Amino acid sequence: MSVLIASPDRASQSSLSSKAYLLIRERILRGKLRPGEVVSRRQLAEEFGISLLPVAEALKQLESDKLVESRPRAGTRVRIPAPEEVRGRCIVREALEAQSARLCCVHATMKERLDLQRMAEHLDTLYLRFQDDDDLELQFVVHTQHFELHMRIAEYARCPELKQAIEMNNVLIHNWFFDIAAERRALPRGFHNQLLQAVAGSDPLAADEAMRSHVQYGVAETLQKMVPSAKNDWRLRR
Amino acid sequence: MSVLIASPDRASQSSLSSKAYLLIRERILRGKLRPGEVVSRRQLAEEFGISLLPVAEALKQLESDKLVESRPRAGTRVRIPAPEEVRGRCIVREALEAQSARLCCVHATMKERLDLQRMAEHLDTLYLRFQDDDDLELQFVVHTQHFELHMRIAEYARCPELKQAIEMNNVLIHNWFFDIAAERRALPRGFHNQLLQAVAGSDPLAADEAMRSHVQYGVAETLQKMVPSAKNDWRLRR
DNA sequence: GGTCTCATATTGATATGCCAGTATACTAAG
DNA sequence: CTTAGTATACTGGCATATCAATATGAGACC
Repeated sequence: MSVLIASPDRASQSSLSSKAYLLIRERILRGKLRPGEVVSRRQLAEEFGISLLPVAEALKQLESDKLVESRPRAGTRVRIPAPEEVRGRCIVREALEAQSARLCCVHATMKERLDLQRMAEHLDTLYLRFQDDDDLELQFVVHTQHFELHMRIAEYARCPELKQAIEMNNVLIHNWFFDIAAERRALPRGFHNQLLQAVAGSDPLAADEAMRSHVQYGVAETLQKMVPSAKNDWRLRR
Repeated sequence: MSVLIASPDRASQSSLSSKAYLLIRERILRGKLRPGEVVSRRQLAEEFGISLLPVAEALKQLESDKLVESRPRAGTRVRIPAPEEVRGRCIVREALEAQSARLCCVHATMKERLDLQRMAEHLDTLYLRFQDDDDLELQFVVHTQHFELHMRIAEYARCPELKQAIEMNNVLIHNWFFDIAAERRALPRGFHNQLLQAVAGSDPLAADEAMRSHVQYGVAETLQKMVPSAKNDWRLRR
């Protein structure tokens, strides 16, 4: 899998700026570019073998995606999300994924429901396995699988706009999630299995509530672990 | 009010591309640029007295906002949303605004609740007044007031990210809303008043449900009025 | 009259060069 | 050793020029 997360609709474009956008985006999402790290247009342009302009446009897009931040004539760097912003993103995520669960509960076929339940069971066994392991690569795999389960639910909700909104929102908490996943406490047994019992059921309201609990789980304590770094005032300075 | 809807965070920027972005965006939202109308980078650049590059960057942003669409070496035009896409946007809107209603129900102060109820009553009287009137300017005022009521609820929900998501999503159905508002049937008496009775109440779940009904009201029939134009295949052609 | 061909004007995409402002390393004074 | 001042390298923003692909119209042909 070369591209971690498919971009909204830019994959079909073949312009240089689109390619640069995808390349830089994947570097950030893969953690190859850490939050707070500065990115240079000229360095990237030379590295990709293209001009400055496509790189500049790509960075502008990433800035509107809230993945990087730049100040005029000062530089561009990977954005460090503030704790209160992550809290806000989780609230938005709760709203979108609860709706996704409702619609999936209504529109998914029987085969798709079985598919989801199978994925959930697989995920739960994965969580059990790496409970006392600190293999970073396995962490990444589990995290990706978790992401894919949620996106599959959104897929079966039969609403492309909702799916895209969920995807864009979740990308913004991806870095943070990846960072603190290692010190996350063990999940309850059958955590995702329980969720999908509701989502694959017949009651949309129950699916809504189950997804809300699932998304909210562990948000509060992990937010406390996010100490606001002093470097965050970079964008505030004149 | 010069700017119809405040842009996410681009208002603070003072670059030429940001100014062009805001200018073009307002023209679209005000209806000065109709859906389907072609926009020329060179014409806009000459009109604003700037170079092509800032205009091109602004149009790229608007394209990622889904407000315009462009094909390489063919042109750029104001996007015509497909009916199924509007349906999807309404689903996303339902999810976000239901969450907004929940949080407003929990976090709003007593003064803010009274403020919202006053706005709702004012809006209901406005709807009554123009029931048998076809003044376009009044239509626009009512539409703007309606928009502001929803944004005020989001404001009192105490979650900037949620408010911003609602704003961005609602912009995408703005044009469509403005177009068919004229032929919309009369609303039930005290339509918004009822909504705010729930939102200003003490039960978040009731507020959630009330907002869902409010958003869904009249969507189905208005979607039927949207005949898919043959011009919509513009972006599909090779 | 209808259809096809082709030349031309126009479009978006990109490259290049320059500018004003900022960060930073270096220097010198305390 | 610390700190204030300064020079230089580097940054992002913008203007101009050019390119390849497309739309569009006139004209030729059936």
